[in-house]
Amino acid sequence: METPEFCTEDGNLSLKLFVVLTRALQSVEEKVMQDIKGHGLNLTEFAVLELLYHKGDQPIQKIGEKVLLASSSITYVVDKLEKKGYLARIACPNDRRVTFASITTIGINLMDEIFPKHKEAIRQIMGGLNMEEKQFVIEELKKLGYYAKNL
Amino acid sequence: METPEFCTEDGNLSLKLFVVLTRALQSVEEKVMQDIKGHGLNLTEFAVLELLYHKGDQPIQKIGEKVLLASSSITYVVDKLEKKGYLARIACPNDRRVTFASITTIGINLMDEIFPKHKEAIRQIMGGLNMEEKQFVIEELKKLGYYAKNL
DNA sequence: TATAATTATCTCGAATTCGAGATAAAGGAT
DNA sequence: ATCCTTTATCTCGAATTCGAGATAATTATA
Repeated sequence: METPEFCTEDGNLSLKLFVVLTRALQSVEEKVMQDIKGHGLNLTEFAVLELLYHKGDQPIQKIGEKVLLASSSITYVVDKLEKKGYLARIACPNDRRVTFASITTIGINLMDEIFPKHKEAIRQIMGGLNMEEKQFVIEELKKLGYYAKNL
Repeated sequence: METPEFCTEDGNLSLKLFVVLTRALQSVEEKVMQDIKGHGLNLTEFAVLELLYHKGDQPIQKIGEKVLLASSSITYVVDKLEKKGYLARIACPNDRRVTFASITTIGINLMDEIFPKHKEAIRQIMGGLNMEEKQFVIEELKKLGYYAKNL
């Protein structure tokens, strides 16, 4: 099975893309984490709290689907946010298998305070590209991710 | 401190870029991991072994710098690769603080077999973009990552 | 030379994630 | 009504990563 020349080129380019993609996210994520850690949360906790803040109460399982975590991991994260007082578990009256996670007033107050800062922090972290470039990269990454996911 | 309108736009775009970047890498990484897991390694182990395979023996600390892992994590990964017989620790004769990690013949044989397959797998995973697009995204991600890292 | 600062590696415990399996409730089919 | 399948959550143990601190060797400084 011979590999044509253009495939080798494409292979090298793809390899490079994988490395660059990994490195770029690593750099970005580190800065984002610094921002969030300063508010006593980690990236996962923030993602869950942000989901409840913007989308309202969610069955625990739905959270897992949205933030791409296994159900066992969600239990862990929700436990931690509950202990910190930022969310509460609320039993579903219709379906007793289901537990809703619901952001508390304290949680809302926290997000009211930190979300605008978070958004601004990300805007600065992403400062390496102008708006047009961001728009373009977003489209390209969507294509890339969509294709890879459905392989 | 008022935030001008265009900054809000930029903020939303940046937020979206962060989400899309994260999702794209997640999709890609999952497929890459599937490929590598099939050969009895995980992503980190593969990265370390690949470094030694292509760049030769490395002081253990250098490995950490290259693959972006803490020294304690490197100890763990090197331990595992050593147990599997793919690398050996070799004391540095000049500086007795230093230990080199060196890929064994068995490790080389493994990489000879799986690296071409790995490269082809990544080429397929990255099939959502053509070569021109890949080249462009690489440049943009480099800018993005470089800027973020040096904030 | 003796001391201090630096460097490389390792040990240990905590945090985070996952997968497998347990439990319990709902829904569907006979 | 009973049994089977599906669904939602949780428990548990393993894997992986990190940070703090230990150890030991090297280098710089007084």
